[in-house]
Amino acid sequence: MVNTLTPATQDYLEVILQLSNGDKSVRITDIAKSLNIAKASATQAIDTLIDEGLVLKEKYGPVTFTEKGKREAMKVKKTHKIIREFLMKVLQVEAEIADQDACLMEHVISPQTIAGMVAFLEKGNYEISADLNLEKALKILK
Amino acid sequence: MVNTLTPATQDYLEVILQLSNGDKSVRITDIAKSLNIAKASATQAIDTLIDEGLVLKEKYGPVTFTEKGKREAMKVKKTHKIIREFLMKVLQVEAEIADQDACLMEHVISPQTIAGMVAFLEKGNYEISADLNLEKALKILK
DNA sequence: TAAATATGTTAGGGAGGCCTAACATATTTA
DNA sequence: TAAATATGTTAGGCCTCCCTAACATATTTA
Repeated sequence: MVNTLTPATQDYLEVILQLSNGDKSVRITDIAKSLNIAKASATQAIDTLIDEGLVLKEKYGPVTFTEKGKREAMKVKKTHKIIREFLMKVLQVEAEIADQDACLMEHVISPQTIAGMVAFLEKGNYEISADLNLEKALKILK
Repeated sequence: MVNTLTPATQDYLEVILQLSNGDKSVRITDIAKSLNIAKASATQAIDTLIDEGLVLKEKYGPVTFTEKGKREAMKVKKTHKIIREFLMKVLQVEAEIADQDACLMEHVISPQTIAGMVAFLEKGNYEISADLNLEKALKILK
């Protein structure tokens, strides 16, 4: 039993981490707003996070992390950050799109690929990236 | 109405394209095997591909592409290939994992990021990639 | 050609993840 | 403090994508 977190679960953890901003208490309403879903859906999802021992919450109360939950959330966040940075610095993808892509890629990408990104970023060698011809490349996909 | 293909639909198209290998006729059984799903699921999925005008099929007959279907399938394939190549050549990810990642990433990645990969690959400058320290990078994720 | 096997379909179901509507509880404010 | 508003929950439903079991059709082969 590996208890792999679903993409949705990871998104919830990420948003809760962001909203908690250190250790603020996080409300269902805000989670729902951040994820652009109905409050009822957030309530339901949080119930499963509770079942999985990732967060704590009393009826009508705020959501807080368990140790495990916080650990997982930070892992997701780190992965997101690496991808985002890689896309921006190496592939010259603009911030907003890099962020969106990271949001989706973070759920499916292997540790090896992430490691590749990390290693690449550590080189800090972006001369090649400086003059990527994205316009031209975009046309190839038509 | 953009009629965006779902990840599952794209996977079906990709597998059908691969199995058709030019223009061989493709059987439900083979599609199911390739995707590791039940035949019944394949049948059902193919029905929706038919509804979307992507493939043709008669009862108990083989699956063939429509023009639209073939076009879409080749688009997916091209995207897959670009990602796979990028992961292998630039990030030094091994073939099998690169392929798996490509399979998942191809459904979520933006045209901009793909363009970045294409542009990067066109530079053909892999010196930096030659000595990426993946071992070390892997540890960062713990 | 009849039986065995391979292939395809139908029916019914389940889990995940979302929705709306209605209701319950808390908090704010007049 | 009573009413208004904000917040949270419950119930029921929908869609996607998968499953198994049972059945239908085709194809092979003895």
